[in-house]
Amino acid sequence: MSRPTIEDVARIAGVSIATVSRCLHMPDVVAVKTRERVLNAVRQTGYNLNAAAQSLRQRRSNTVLVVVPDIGNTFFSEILGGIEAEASAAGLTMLIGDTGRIKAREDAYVRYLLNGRADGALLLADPQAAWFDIPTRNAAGLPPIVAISEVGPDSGPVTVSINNAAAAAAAVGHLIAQGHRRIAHVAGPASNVLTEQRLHGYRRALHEAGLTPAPELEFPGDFGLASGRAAFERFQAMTPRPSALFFANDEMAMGFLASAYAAGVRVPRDVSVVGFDDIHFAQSCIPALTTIRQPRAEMGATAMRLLLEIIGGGAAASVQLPYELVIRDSTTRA
Amino acid sequence: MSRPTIEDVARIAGVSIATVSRCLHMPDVVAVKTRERVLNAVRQTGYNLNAAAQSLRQRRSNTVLVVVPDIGNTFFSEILGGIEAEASAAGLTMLIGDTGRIKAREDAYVRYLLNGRADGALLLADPQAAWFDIPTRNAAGLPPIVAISEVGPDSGPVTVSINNAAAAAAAVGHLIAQGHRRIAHVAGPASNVLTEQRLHGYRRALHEAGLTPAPELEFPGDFGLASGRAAFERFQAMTPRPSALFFANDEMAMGFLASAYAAGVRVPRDVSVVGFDDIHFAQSCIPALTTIRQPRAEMGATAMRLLLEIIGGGAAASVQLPYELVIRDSTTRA
DNA sequence: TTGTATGCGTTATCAG
DNA sequence: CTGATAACGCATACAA
Repeated sequence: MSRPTIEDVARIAGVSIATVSRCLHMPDVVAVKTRERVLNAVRQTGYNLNAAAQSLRQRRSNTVLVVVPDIGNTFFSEILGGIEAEASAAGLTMLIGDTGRIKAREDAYVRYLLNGRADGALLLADPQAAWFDIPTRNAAGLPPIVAISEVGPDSGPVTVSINNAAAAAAAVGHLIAQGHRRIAHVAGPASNVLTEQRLHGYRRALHEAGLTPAPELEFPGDFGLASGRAAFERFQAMTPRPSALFFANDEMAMGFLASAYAAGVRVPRDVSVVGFDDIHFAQSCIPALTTIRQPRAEMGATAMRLLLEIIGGGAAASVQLPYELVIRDSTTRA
Repeated sequence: MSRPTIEDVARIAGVSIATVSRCLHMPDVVAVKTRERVLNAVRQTGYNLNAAAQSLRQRRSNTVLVVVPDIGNTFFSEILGGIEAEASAAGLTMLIGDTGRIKAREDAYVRYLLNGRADGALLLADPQAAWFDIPTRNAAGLPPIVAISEVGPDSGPVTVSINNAAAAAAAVGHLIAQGHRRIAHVAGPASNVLTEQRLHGYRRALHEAGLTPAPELEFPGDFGLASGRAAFERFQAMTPRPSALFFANDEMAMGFLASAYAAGVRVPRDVSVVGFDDIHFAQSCIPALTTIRQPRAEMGATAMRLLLEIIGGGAAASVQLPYELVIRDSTTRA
């Protein structure tokens, strides 16, 4: 038994397929009596529209693809919430593709978009080269893309982000204002745009305070719990120790907190800690984490609006949204 | 300028569209020279297959839909990893739909599947009524579904899960073995299948140890951080206090830990804590959380395999996988 | 090894 | 208000 088609419905209702289609899309244009007959036939057959046929005919899929580098990173979920809200308001279905930062998977989603399965894409990561071939404008009839959060200075597409360097500088500035002078930075993975921008902000804040950035105060990291723990080992082996650390993200800060606690090093009494992102668990860290909050839902919503604008044939320019320094219990006067 | 079609490519290469199609799908059946001409034309035009047309013709989409109740819950990410691995090995693209536990959104994904945009679906939640209309078997040509993790006793579809009641009993059994007698349970949201099953296991373990479950030891919760904090308030107000708590998930346990720390109540010295799920951050809690680990990647992979089996026209039966009690630092002798 | 022709299930145009 | 009918872009059976 195969799927019922519009023709099956038409036959049973005793009308033409055109009428069935109209019943489904412009009900008020068809006579009440006919409509009823048709809808009954629909129920009776268990008919469902064939999306492939519809897409082929209408030349659009009513779908947006959201490409995420790592779905396990809680940072993304609120962004997704913002996107979903706007998308469904516009009658689009939001689908998520998880690349796991693996090139082959990323390519699969590029192809997905190129094949016309989505009307546009939102990238929650710095777009790899593969995406760059896709023009921002509707030129060549290709689906447009908008990038969120991790964007370089000259990313091709329209982007939505915060000023990462300024935010990092604000975080470090907070530590400096509290009297800290020996401040370390645990960076993100090399070659990541965010890593660069936040490192840059860290250095700038030191400079502006008349402090000299020292290589030994710049710890390597990869945004994972483990590199936070590694940072603690390195911290503990130093003399003199930094009196504060600024982490390029919250997860690493959490790894540090766990190791510090286990080793009897108290935060913030012995050392102050600042994270970045304000992920869900930042509020329930021990101690609650001082961090930079990005307006995640708003970023997602804004990006989706820009994408819709472009899909609709309009133009759209990149947007930078405000961040916020959230002061909790992990920082204190030096 | 519209998307180039297979016809454009054919014209430029000076061949028929059939040959172009063959070049793309069965390259070795076409003469090397012709193939080269065609591939050049493809590059020159920037041609991409139209997925809608292909789907329509082939009657399948090469896509699996994974429906998640809450993408922000880190519990799901590893499951997704397991699914993705199997899916891409089978040449399918995995797409994620996030319902946010909202009915309208869930319906949207049901429709998505019914419309033939995916060849099958994996549900990471107890299927709502809407899904039940979809037969497990390929009857009526409807895409099959497999449910993971949150499944009731008589869920219609094929399922993959652990024995939640037994796992909960094991967790509580561990506390009992350590000499705890007054053990509280913080439950999940009402009407959730997991809530029921874990509560049931908790009670059973008490019974088996000759202890009597008491209503005042069964705290309400909703799987969120806040209800963990609320549980602490309730805990602190009790006399006598429980000497241990078993939480229906890790996130609530983490909320409790944060509140306890802030109030100077030490874990596990003053009270033992056990969670459920072994989410990513459980290892970096303070103290590291004793919990139940579900074989998440394996669950995802297994479910995907079952789904492929069913899509392929085969039969498949539900599977129950082993769990593991992970003992860390949040529990100790009473 | 290549070309021709048919149909996949819809929507939209145009008559009636 | 309703019905015929022509695309939409591709894969494949059949011919050559």
